Amino acid sequence: MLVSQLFPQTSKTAPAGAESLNQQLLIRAGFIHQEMAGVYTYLPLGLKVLTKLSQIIREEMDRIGGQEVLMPALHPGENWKKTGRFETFDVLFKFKGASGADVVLGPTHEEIIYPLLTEYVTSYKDLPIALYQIQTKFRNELRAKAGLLRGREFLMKDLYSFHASEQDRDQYYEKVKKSYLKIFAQIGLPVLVTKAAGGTFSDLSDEFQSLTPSGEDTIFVCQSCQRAVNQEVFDEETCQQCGGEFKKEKSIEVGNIFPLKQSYAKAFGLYFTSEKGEKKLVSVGCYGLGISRVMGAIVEVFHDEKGIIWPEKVAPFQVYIVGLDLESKDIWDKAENIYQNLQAEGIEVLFDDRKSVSAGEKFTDADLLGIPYRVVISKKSESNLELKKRGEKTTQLVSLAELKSQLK
RNA sequence: CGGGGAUUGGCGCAGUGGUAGCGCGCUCGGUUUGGGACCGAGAGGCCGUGAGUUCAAAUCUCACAUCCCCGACCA
Repeated sequence: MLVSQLFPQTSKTAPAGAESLNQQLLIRAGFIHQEMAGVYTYLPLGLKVLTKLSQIIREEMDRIGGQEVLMPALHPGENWKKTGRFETFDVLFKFKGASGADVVLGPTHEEIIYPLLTEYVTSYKDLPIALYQIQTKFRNELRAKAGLLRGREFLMKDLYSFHASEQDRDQYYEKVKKSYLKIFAQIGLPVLVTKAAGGTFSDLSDEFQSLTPSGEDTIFVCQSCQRAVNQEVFDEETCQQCGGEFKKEKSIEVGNIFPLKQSYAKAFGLYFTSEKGEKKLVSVGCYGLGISRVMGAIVEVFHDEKGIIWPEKVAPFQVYIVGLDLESKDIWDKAENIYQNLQAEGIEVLFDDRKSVSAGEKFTDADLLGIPYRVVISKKSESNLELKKRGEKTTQLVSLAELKSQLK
């Protein structure tokens, strides 16, 4: 992609009111645009990040036997009345459909997936089943805030698993927990599995918390074994597991998994016939991961005073070519050639081909966008390339072949 | 939902009663090019919305809307 053609341009200033870091940097760098409180457009760079995050998650969900579906955002209010959450789920968007019936914008999908499963699950032979989706969720938060960290419309992966026994569900639950850790390791965002309350879903849950001062959750982290407990259920003098000391930390919840109560299965009549011919309730787990929130959390955790520092796996591009002295045909040809050459290798490259823009502005934009590798091509670099990693200070002179091997 | 703040060209801001200005960005011309260059010439605003006070309102009053912050709430 040529920077001269990339939509939109970067900005020196963030809009008034954009105070949180992820919001400021993502807006200034042109990843997102705010439409209203808690609602954003994802611009080309931002969508690339979301897509990469989604793909990492999708592959891992497939690996643990998840099958991808796409459920509706519009839900019959009727279903929400069956679970009682039409009244108790306080951030529910509700309105009337054309027939005058209550309609809900989905904040989560138990009310859709349970009735769906009742139509197909009748026998223990039909179980287990794991279905997931990557979809836009709606929650009418009383106070949307902190950029992508708490929105009213946001992208989320939700997985639901259905089992013939609680034991089977619990085994799968542990499997998902490990799978989540793999996902965050791939993304490059450190997280702590944290004991927490289950809200309207269950009695207990595990949260995946990423430590950052701008987080809105408070958790206690054991300083010797890293076991973490959310403040809402914290009740220990010293760590139950190792006796270590706890430290109070601020964090962002980027994922949350729940063994679901049986009340949902009862509400929708999700039964199956066991091997012994008994009618039994299906055991269910639900597993959420806030994709757009992860994007915000990454910016909160990985940035410096100049801009974002994307982990390589989720960066919108891998290489940012700063072309200087481009009015010289030799330099232009060289830069263009390297740009094409890297792209032919499947490497994602942003080429700053702007001729009327100063060197300083190109460096500043490169830092703001946070692309992992910056390559400078100019008269000064002669036959070599200047390579610098975002977030590091040292620059090295390399050949094209050396650059390629570093990128592999 | 309680409390506080904000709303003026695309963006950031100044402007306390006499019909609007600065910086950035943008356009044109020229000089520049290793950390957001410079000179010159331009374009661009029903001052959030509605009512009121006044000869006169961006400015004073009231209402509303929207955004942000703190708190409460929170899969």
